[in-house]
Amino acid sequence: MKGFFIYELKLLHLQIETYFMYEDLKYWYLRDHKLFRILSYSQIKQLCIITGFKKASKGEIIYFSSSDVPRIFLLKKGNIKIVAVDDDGNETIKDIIQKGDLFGELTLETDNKVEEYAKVLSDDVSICSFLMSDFEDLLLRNPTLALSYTKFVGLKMKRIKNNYANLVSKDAKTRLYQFLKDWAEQEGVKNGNTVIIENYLTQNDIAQIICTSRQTATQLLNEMETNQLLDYNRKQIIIPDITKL
Amino acid sequence: MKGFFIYELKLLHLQIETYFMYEDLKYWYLRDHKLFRILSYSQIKQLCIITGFKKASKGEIIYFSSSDVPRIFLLKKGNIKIVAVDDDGNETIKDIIQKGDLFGELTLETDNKVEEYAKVLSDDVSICSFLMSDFEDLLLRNPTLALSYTKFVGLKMKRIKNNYANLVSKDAKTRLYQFLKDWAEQEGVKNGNTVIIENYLTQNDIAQIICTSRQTATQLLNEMETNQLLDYNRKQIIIPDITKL
DNA sequence: GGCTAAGTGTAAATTAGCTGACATTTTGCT
DNA sequence: AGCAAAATGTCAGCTAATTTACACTTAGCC
Repeated sequence: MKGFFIYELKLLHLQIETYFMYEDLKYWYLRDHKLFRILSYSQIKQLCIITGFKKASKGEIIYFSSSDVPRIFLLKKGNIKIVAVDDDGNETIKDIIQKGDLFGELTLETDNKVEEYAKVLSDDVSICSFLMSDFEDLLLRNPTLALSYTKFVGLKMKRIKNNYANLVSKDAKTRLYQFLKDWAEQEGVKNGNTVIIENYLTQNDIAQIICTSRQTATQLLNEMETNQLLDYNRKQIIIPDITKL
Repeated sequence: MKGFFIYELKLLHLQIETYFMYEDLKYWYLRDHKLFRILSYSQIKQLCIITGFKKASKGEIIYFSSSDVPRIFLLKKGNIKIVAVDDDGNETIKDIIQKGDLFGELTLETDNKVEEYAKVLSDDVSICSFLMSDFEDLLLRNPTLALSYTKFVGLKMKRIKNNYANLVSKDAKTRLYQFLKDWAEQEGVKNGNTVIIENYLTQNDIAQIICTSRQTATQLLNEMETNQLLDYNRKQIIIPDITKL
């Protein structure tokens, strides 16, 4: 009942935002991303780069297919996963996008051969998007932003390389531990050594992220639970002592 | 004997280059990289971005450690591999750098925690380098270059992601086939469907690249040889019909 | 030319982790 | 409340690939 009340409040809040300060909202939504902090209000507004704003709720699938004009997206709220379907029909989790992350064709190259979609994991998400071409113009006019953006893309690359290295040299257990540590680091609420993570992933999702089968992930998670390293349920994950992972 | 003669000639050639047109050489070495084509002679010269030029021969190990000022490198000639040593002392091949490739801290972020070195694979290599800070300045002054560079980094990322996907979903055999196809594509000399690749890698190198054990790689290569898909030796790899891979 | 080290060939034992095949639990929905 | 679907738990059998272990071959060097 309490949850429902809050939901109503949020809705109300959104309506106010939408109807009374939509222009400003656009602005702030980009503005509070670290990449765009160096830009002035007028720069963002003037360039008019926000051309889309979308809300969606849990389980929804969002296609950002290549048939459309190429876009870059910014996840303002919630969590989504990017899933790729390969030729054999296998689904792979390409990425987990969290609040504040940019996603889409970050390389600024349109490539239409990959079949990808996004699936909403949290209760609801809001996404804003802008045209890749507009963004390119903006980068051309703001070398500092271009440099930041390059570093940003580079950081993403470094993360991927890191995962890659883990995948090669470490076993499933180590990968799970590493994943949990990373997750805790990024989103966990710390209280001393105890960390609580809001769990919007299924065990299957986790399995896919650390590149193992669902069964193996389940086994490992249960093993951790019996060793009291973890308290897992569908809503949250409690790690009593993060240093023990 | 013929090889030696050519080597002498090359040396002579280098000396001429070095003593009579070193400034121009610097220029051209960067100039003929696709990234830098948009820049004028004066831009490259004026910015004075080449601050290093180095030659090395087979087997040599080049450290580009973080103790030094951060640099970006351009491999002008030959092939090298980038090897990372992790905490457990395991060596992993991070990258194979081919003629014309940029390498080093492409993300423009100095990160000193990783222990990496480069090992020369081909008979000899020449490498030029410039300071990361100079490069950043250049990017700031040339938004078009910055954009190209971002796309370039993005492309690298995409390749890595692709490898990652292969590693996850395909078995060692498929990965080897894919690797050979890629290699042939990049460096092979085609003659109809026959491709000849100059082989500067050991089977151990190949194994590491496709993330398997040396023994498995050997077995697979021999299997391919008995199936007449391949003719492997230490100097070159002949693929009689690339379409059959 | 002969020695050493690096690279290659081969095979058996072992194993991590996948597959498939279920039972059980939880969630969302009408 | 009751049902279907999704998520989780568990286990036996199987398989690809690693490990270990050793023989052989080639390349580089004094």
